[in-house]
Amino acid sequence: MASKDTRTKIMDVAQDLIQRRGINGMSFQDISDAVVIRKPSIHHHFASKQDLVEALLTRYRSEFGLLLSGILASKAKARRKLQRYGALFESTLQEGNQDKSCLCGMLAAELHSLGDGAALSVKGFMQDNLTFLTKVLKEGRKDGSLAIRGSVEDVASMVLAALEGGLLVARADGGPEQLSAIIRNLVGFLTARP
Amino acid sequence: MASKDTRTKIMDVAQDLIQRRGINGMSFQDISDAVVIRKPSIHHHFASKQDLVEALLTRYRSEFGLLLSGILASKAKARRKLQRYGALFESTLQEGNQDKSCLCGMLAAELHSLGDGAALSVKGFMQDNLTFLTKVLKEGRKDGSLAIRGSVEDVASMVLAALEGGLLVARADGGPEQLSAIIRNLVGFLTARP
DNA sequence: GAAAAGAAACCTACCGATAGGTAGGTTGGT
DNA sequence: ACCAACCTACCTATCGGTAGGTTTCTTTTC
Repeated sequence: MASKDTRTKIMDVAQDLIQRRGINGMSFQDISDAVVIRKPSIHHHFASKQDLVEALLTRYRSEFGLLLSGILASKAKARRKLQRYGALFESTLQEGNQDKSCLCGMLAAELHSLGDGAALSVKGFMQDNLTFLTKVLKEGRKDGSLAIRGSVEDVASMVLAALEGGLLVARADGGPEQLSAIIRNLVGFLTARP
Repeated sequence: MASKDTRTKIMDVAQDLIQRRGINGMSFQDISDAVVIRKPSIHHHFASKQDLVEALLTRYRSEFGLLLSGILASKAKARRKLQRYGALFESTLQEGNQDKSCLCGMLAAELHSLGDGAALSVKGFMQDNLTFLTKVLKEGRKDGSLAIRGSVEDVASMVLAALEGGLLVARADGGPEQLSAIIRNLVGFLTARP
């Protein structure tokens, strides 16, 4: 129990650090300082850094998947679902010091430093999002709330890219407000005109 | 002369490494291996890693700025200019092993590991791009080749985000073809309908 | 025009700090 | 008695960076 708590604390701190600084900008020492535990004790919970990162990715994908399922299951129109999806990214950037990015966006940048398992998981996260977006866009075409031209899959890629990139750009330049503007515009362009 | 060559080699290798692995994934040892020079000799050309990164950013922004000016100066319609702009990002990903991202996109992710000068330069790069895009979008609204609703600045942010994010997503998932699809769609959505 | 002086470019040898990780012992609850 | 959780002590590799010497090419000076 206390063990599980510590394990969770380690994961929480590690995820926070990666979302801010990236994998190579986070060390076991940073974690141990924040959790108030000795550095080698981390190895009791995670054999290696790779293991920790993979555990992080598994949890992140699982939690994110639940959020996506929740949005999909709602009775709102597709356009509203798209907005709620965008709000997930907005809330990430609004946390704390407003310098957090998507865990998988961060790891996608540092893909080279990842083991095969973690790299596959990052790729899987992207595909999870594309699958979700494809469903929402198809829904929107059906319920008339969205106007999609061309391949639904390609538009899904564009939306995901704009959101992941939006986090990057907003973090470096215009802050949360810029990200909000990006999402507003994105939804605007996809909205069916009366 | 031989000195200038070495200095340029160091910069070329360092930029390549950062675009693939990020700042924290690149070391002076990596550079010295690739340039075939001893590690401390790098310090003869660049006093510190920060200095090297800042020199890289200055050169990158300058070169990129020339490309943008070239596109702006052309007589093509704005829609075509937008396509040529997108092609800049495509060509980055198509180089070598198809795992290179935008230098400033990479550094934006690792903003935490940057000194003040470098961080400002990354932010400046984003603003350079937004300024360019704003001009092109306004042109497009005038010459009738593009259809922009709402704030031109916000649409510019969206385009930049989609391209920077497109590099990230495509690198992790669908490769150069995915990035091309993203750009195709982006331009498509911004294209004025007859 | 040759010799001396200077500076740029690069070298070997090394530094302290930190990285991830290991070995093996102590503690405390079941 | 056991086992998970955590500790101290320590390991090797690598990080960015420094000190100081050697080579080589250019510039100055007689």
